[in-house]
Amino acid sequence: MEERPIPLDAETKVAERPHDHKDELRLWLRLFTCKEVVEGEVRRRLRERFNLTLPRFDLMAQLDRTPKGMTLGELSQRMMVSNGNVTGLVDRLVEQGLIDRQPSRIDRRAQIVRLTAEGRRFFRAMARENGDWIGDMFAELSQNEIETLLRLLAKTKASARKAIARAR
Amino acid sequence: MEERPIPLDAETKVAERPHDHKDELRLWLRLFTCKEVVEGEVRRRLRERFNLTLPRFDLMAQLDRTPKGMTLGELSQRMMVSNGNVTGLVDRLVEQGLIDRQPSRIDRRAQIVRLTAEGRRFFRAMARENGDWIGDMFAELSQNEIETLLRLLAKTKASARKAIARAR
DNA sequence: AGAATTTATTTTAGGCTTAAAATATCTATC
DNA sequence: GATAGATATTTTAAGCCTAAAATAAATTCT
Repeated sequence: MEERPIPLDAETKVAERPHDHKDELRLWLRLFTCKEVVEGEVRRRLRERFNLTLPRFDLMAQLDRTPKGMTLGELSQRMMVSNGNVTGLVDRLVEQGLIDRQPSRIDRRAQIVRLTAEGRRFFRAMARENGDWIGDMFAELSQNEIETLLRLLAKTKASARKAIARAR
Repeated sequence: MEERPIPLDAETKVAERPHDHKDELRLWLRLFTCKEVVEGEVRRRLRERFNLTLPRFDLMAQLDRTPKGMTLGELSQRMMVSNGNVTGLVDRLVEQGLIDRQPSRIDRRAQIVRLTAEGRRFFRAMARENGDWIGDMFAELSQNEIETLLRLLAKTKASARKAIARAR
C-alpha cells in the first residue's frame, strides 16, 4: 500500500521532517570529498615537484601579494590560522632561505617577513604550475558550470556564516 | 580601440589562454573556504557540546554503519587515512570507552573494532545534533540549488579524478 | 615442510594545528 | 615617570596526519 506524496512548500517541509537533513548531509559529504580530492593532489604534486608543503606554499602566496612584507600577526590573520602556527611555518621557511625575517624598526615586538629573491622566483614557478594543475582538474566543467558553482558556493558560504552567527 | 571578442570552442580555449586559470583558481579557493567555514563550525560545536574531535566522530560514524565491527585496515580504507593514523585514533577512543577492540578469531594479525553500547548511544545523540547543524548551515539553499550543487560537485570530483589519473 | 611473499598492524620521525600560558614591548592614563 | 592594560610573538602540551621502516602472522610456492 503506497502513500501518495504530498507536495510541500518550504514552510511545511521543516515541520514534516523535523530531523531529516539527508540532502544537506549528502551535500556536506560531497563538498568535503571534492575538496579532499583536489587538495590531496595539490599536496602530492607540491611535494613531488617542489618538495614543499601546502601550508608553506600558502604562506608564500600571501607574501607574494605584498612585496613590502608583513608582520607575523598580519600573516596569521590572512591565513586564518593561529599565531603559534605561523611562528613555526616562518621558522622553517627562513631556514629554507625562502623568506626573510627582520625586526620592525617602529615596533620592537614585531617582525616583518618577506620573500627572498630566491623565494620569489621559486614561488612564481610553483604558482604557474599550480594554476595548470587546477585548470586541469576542473577541465571538464564548462564556463557556465564554473559560474554556477561560484555563485552557489558563495551562497552556501553566506548561509553557513549566518547560521554560525545565529548560534553564538 | 576594442578588439571584437572571438567565440571560442573548448578546443581553442586552451590554446588562446595557455596559462590563465583564473576562474578555476577562484572556484578552487571558494570550494576550500566554503568547506573550511562549515568544517570549522562542526569541529567547534563537537568540541563544545560533546568534547570530541571530528576525526573521532568520523571514525565512530563508520562503526555505527557496520554494527558487526571491522578491522583497522578496513577503517583506514573507508576513512581514507593512513594505517598509523587509525591506530592512534582507536587507542584514544578505546581509552574513552567509546569503542571496543578485540583480536579477530580467524586472523591473529587483525583486530576487530566496534562501538560499545555507550559509544553507540553517544554517537547517535551527536549524529542527530550534527544533522541539525548541517541543515541549519545549508538552510538558505533551495531544494533545487542543493540538487544542482550535488550534481556539479559530482562532476567536479569526476573531472579531478580523471586529471589525477592522467598525471600518473 | 621450508622459504618467499603478502598482509595487518604498530612504530618512528617529522610536520601541521590549536588553545592557553608566558614574555616582551607598547600605549594610555594618572 | 609609574602603572595598567593592550598587543605581538613565542612557548607548551596535546592531538592529528603521513610516509617509511619494523614486526608479526598468514598465504603461496616449491
